[in-house]
Amino acid sequence: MITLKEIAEEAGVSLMTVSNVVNGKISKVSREKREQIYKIIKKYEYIPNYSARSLAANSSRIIGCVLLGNQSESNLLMDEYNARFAGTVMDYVHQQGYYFMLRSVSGHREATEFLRSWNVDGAVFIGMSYTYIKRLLKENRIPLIFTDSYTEDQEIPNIGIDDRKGGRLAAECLLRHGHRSLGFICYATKDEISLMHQRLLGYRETLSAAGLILKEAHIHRLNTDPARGIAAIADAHISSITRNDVPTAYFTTADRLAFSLIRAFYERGIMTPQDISVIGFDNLTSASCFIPGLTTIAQDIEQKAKMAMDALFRRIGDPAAPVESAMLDVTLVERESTAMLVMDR
Amino acid sequence: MITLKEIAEEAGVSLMTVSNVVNGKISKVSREKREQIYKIIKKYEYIPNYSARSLAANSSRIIGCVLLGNQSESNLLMDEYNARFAGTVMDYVHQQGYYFMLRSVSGHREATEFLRSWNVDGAVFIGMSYTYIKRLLKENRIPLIFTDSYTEDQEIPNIGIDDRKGGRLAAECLLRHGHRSLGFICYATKDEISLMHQRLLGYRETLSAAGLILKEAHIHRLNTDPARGIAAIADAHISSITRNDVPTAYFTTADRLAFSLIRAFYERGIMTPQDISVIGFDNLTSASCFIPGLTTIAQDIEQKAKMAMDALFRRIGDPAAPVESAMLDVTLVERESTAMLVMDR
DNA sequence: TTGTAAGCGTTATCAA
DNA sequence: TTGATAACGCTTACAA
Repeated sequence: MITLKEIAEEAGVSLMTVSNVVNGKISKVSREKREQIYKIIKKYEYIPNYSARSLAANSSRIIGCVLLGNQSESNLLMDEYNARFAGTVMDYVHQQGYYFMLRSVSGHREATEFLRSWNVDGAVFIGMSYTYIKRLLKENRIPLIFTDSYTEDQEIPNIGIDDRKGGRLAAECLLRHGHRSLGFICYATKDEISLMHQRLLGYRETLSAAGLILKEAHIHRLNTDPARGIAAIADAHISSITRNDVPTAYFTTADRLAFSLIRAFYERGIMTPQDISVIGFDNLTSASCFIPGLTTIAQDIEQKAKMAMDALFRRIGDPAAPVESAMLDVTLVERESTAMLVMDR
Repeated sequence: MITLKEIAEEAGVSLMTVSNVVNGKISKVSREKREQIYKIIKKYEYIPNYSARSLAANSSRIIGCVLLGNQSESNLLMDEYNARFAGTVMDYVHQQGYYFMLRSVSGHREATEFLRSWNVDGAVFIGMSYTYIKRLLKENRIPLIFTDSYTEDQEIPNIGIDDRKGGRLAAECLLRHGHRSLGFICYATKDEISLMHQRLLGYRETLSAAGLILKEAHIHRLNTDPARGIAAIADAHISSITRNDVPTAYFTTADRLAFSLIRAFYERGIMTPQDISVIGFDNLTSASCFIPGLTTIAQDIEQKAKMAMDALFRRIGDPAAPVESAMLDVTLVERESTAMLVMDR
């Protein structure tokens, strides 16, 4: 493990000359010394010590990617959304010559501790709540960027999507297909203002505008075990079917919920889309190969990650750069899981 | 950003006393000084600088997770296998009080550079080829653990699964269902010895034992664009159907290929399992909610990751510990995508 | 263009 | 039990 000092000795130059060569500051070194040093570097396969650099330069070239985990949940990367987002960030970071640390935390203290102990140069967050964000911004003086967070505060750098429009598009699609009794399924969240609420808001307001109301009994918030929750919904659906007070279509705020729901119905003899229509959210890779193809609200996860990183690196490059936020569009992708309502009961 | 030195000054003790308190070496510090120092640490929310520690102690507490990427491919975490493996490793590492760096590389040089520049304490690799592994072990003196690598060399620490048995189980299942003309679909690999070959080997030898041969024309190795490759296979299948020389069942070495294949057949009017049987590999989360439920060779990704980390940390804890390898079992999970062959043509 | 010196925040070592 | 001192490998700032 050769060091700058040793290279300097072998080359008969000062350590700084070598340092400049290593860091590509060629304007500061004469051609001949440069070439000579290159040779020695090559010969010994010199690799810089980044801890030392981080310490001396007060910049680590590490980008942190922080996921908020509800402790109970294990393996946040099991979620395709998180995995694709993190994977895109990793590639981006790496391409910029930075390093990528991934971390799941259960709160803002843990996140701050992580960022500070490694002297991280910037960080991107997935799914932080407003209170955490405020604290994180107060506790850290480095560029931070948040995603999918809802706040009233304009000063918070956030890259999100138009969740409300997503809810609207879903409702419009179902209304267009003649459905009048609709259901809504989402993961439970603790936050008052969250993307789930926005989606619900858009969904509900579109129904209202059509003179329909979304019944409280048709709104399901899934807690600990989504699979069990979905099964319960399907069971309840069946047992209510005779009462004629049952949705003919469901909007779920995640494709995975939609897959489970369609499957649960299938196992109970209810076919999608003949008997029930289902819309998902995200447009995951499997949405198109699922049978039936899943109608869903599509968002561009990779683009979101890239935009977040663009904004982050702009601020890393220029700390005086303004705080940036963006709201990306969502679109309806109609496949086969939604169909015209047939009145045959 | 308070430092040990500043805390020492405020407490009127030496820097080393504070350091010992921070590192829990309480046997070296008197109770009263300890308590006093704790207070100051709390008051200023002291957070250790890990770059400095890494430099001084020559141990970074970083664990690297290295993915081999075929440069062209982007976002390796899109693959559920990689994501789940990496996610499990992340949780494990974190639980041990270590930090997690994730990195995709295109070769051993890049990997070594990464490991050395951060002075990584240990690393786990996904999908390295034999030649890379040999070089990595030569170039790095830290504990490394490989997964799913095939080598003749016993000295290589590898955690894998019984891929050959996987192939055998798939073949047996299809034979049991009366199929006599079988197909095989996998991703192309450059390596001579790889898990794909093992699966093919187990598959083929089981057919041979039953007096059947796996025709070369029925073996498909997918290159750049799997989706397109799958479509081509389905098209070819259809156009060969009249010649009566077409598989009645396919074994694909990845669930995602199986999903695509089933979908491609579906779009062409060929139904699974009525017209064709399909077996996948991995037992991804969506295998059970797909319609039809996917018959597949199941492996325990999380367990594999945990075993790899157990072995890694044993060697980090004791560098003299022996090199460990393991081969985990696989099982057949029969769902709905395989059925008895019906002779109606 | 090159070199010198100080310092980044920590740990290891040894002496008190 | 405590403390002084020398590293660790590098960058910044400045002098030559």
